[in-house]
Amino acid sequence: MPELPDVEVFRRHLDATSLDREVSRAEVRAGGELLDDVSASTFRRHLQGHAFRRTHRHGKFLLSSLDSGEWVAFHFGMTGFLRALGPEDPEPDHVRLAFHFEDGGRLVYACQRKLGRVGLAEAPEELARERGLGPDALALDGPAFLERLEGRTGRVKPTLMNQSVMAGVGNVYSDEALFQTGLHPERSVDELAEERRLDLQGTLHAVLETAIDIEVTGFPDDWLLPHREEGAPCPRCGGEVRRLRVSGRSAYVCPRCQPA
DNA sequence: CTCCATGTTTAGAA
DNA sequence: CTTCTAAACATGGA
Repeated sequence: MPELPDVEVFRRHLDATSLDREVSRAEVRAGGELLDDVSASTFRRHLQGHAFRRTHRHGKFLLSSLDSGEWVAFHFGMTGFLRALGPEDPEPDHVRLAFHFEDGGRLVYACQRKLGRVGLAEAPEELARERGLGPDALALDGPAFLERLEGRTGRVKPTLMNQSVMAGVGNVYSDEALFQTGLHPERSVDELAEERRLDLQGTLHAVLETAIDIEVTGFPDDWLLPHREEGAPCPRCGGEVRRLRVSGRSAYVCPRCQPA
């Protein structure tokens, strides 16, 4: 479920399990659709005999430096995830990459739908520049958030999800932040007063932090997320949750808590 | 069979 | 230039 909080949880998992262990073999099981701008042999050559050194996250990208000097950049599409396995652990379905360690354990990258991409990068800043990513959403404080929204005229939900405005917010967490701020997703950014924008920033920040703290499981029952379904009762007012189409995606709202 | 799903990219319209 | 829409990409679950 990879938006910013999910990717941050993957990053911590990689840190806790896979740093400074020599990759004895890098297995590329997928065809050309997975590796981004790098051949399987080049990718293997940069990984094999090397180790993950330190990780960084920018938006929905997870990067790790290697002692070969390169960085690996993981993007998870809609269904990707990373998991470290012990020698005896069963493998999940749809494994596309496996980084084998000498003790028989391995770090696997799995992706059911083939929308994820993995590649090499010079550095995190370089990747962000190439991809045109805005600052990481969690790195924005109030004034920086205002600066990113300055002059924008689009609707608030697509703006939050625009990776060049800020990186990391997707469909689910934009819905959650807007719900908790009491903002309708189709409100135009330019009609929001400064206090409203700051409120949104504070709420978004808290939502992302909380989701990471609970490792994206067991969400508070007064959040929209566990009730993100057409006709479900709103956890705050008891009204009915509705599904709208906003920029081609489903947006869930409580019309009473989030007036248009 | 139909519709839906946490993402990105592209083309074209306004 | 910005913004919006639709379609495409792959696959599986309801």
